[in-house]
Amino acid sequence: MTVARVLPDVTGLDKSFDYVVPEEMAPTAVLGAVVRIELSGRRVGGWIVEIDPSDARPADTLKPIAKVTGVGPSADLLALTEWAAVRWAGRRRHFLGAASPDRAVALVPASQRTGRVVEPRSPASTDLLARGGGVLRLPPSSDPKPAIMSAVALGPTLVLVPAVDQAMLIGAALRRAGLSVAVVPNEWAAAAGGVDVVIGSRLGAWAPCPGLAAVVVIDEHDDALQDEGSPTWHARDLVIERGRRAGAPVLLVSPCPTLAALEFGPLVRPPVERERAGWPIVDVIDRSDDEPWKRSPVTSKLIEHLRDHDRVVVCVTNTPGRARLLACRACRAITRCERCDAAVVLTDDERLACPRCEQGRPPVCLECGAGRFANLRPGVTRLREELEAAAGRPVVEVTGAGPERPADAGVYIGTEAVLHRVGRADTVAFLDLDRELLAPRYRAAEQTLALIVRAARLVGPRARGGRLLLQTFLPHHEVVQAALLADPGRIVDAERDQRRMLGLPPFGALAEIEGAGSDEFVASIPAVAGVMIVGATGRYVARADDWMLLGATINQGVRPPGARLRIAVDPPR
DNA sequence: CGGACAAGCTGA
DNA sequence: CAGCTTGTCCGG
Repeated sequence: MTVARVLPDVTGLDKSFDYVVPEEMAPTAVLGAVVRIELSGRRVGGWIVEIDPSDARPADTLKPIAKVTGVGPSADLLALTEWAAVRWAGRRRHFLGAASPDRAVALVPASQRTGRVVEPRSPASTDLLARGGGVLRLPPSSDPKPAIMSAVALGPTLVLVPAVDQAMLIGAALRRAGLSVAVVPNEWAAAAGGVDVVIGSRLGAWAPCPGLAAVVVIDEHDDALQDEGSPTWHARDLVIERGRRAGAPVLLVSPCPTLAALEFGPLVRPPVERERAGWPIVDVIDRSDDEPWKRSPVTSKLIEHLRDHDRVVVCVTNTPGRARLLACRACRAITRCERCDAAVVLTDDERLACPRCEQGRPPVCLECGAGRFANLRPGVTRLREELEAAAGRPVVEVTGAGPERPADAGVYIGTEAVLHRVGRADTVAFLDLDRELLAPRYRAAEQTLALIVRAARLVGPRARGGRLLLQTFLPHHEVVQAALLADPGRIVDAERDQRRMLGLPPFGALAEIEGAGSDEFVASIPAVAGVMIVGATGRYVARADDWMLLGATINQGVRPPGARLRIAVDPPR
């Protein structure tokens, strides 16, 4: 009699149970299989996480597995969920869900692998992959496909991109080149059967890829690769571990590689002139200059662009502290006061405050626990009118809550969401870059450069005549210089020294613990050498030298009943 | 998590 | 002491 240890898919129950495998289910009730079981009188889903465990109860005291629903994570991914649950101080169940198909897959189809080697490949990528992986720096306007094709020459390749539509686009192109491709999560089953390329967004890091020979992460710097909900796992860091375990080289591609990437492996970048050609022309507008418009972000240089009615101009502004109405980025719920239900505002120190009853709390969504918010009524309304007067043409306001495709216009203004919603531009102006540069987050420099890269893609390479206007009081800031000189490496040295000195990632491990119940939770974490937890009521920061020690320690905490904890390992903001 | 059951509170 | 609420434990 085979015994299967099953982890139920039930929140708040982090415990596994043993069941016998009925004879007829033996072929399908394998490691990782998605099953249904009877648990205290009700049918629940779960995963087989162990077969014939050595400490199993006697088979005659066990209930049988009720049903095998379908295929789940392979044995290697099953092991990886265990690692991830420590790395990001999360529940294993969360990752098992991520590594499972969203609809039941009863049967894995036959392999479609072609083993083809297609061109054009990138010699730099081929070289990096042969050296066991590393970082490839490509300017904002460049095609990532040759890097992928270099990887495919090694065998089945997993490709991650920040957004699903990008995955579909690149997937289609690779298919036209003659490769078999599975775009996940839609084509999970095909991926499990075996293809040349499995491609997807963040969740694709958990996709099946039998015979995994290489991993390519496109736009490694993009925050979309990290889950904003809890656990805050990062696809880049996950595939680095996955690749290491599989002996598959990992190639991280980005116009502005993060320090985390640069710590992972060697960097290869194109010759200076090639990289330069892939960046737009950057104008730095030094607002500390003495000009009559000094107090207004609508500078004379910007007005020149606004008045040129042949140019599509996108204005980016960020007004934290003046947000009137916020919605959760993850679940779209309007943020309200937990006491009096009034809409709460984001204060300058990144907390939520209720203007009615003065109640304050950490920036955590009460509905889903995510920590990022869309600005529904930023302070841009007045600015929009000012721009319209200066431009002499209509200006459209774009916010995170507005339509996916804003109305056609010649001038747009909005928070960083505007860079996601507008497809093309001739000028992108950052009205107040300093708000980004000086944001109280340890990754502010990297994140600002990432924002500039996104803008660079909207306007295209310098040969197309696209312009970026960076309005700043800090024209000598490394980020501004990096963009101006098309040399993202400029931010690295200073950043590395500072982070090393302060023990910040990737040179130290950092986690935030906040939300209702965090006081009790933190108190329940045993003292462990090398782990430090500091903070005050409702908001704590835990630090350690390495992630696994930090995660393992946090996971020893006991969640009090009714807690709404947010544990953010390597918090993105 | 959700059900079972035990212990505590209330009212006549 | 029935009838209800709240708390704690446990599931294979």
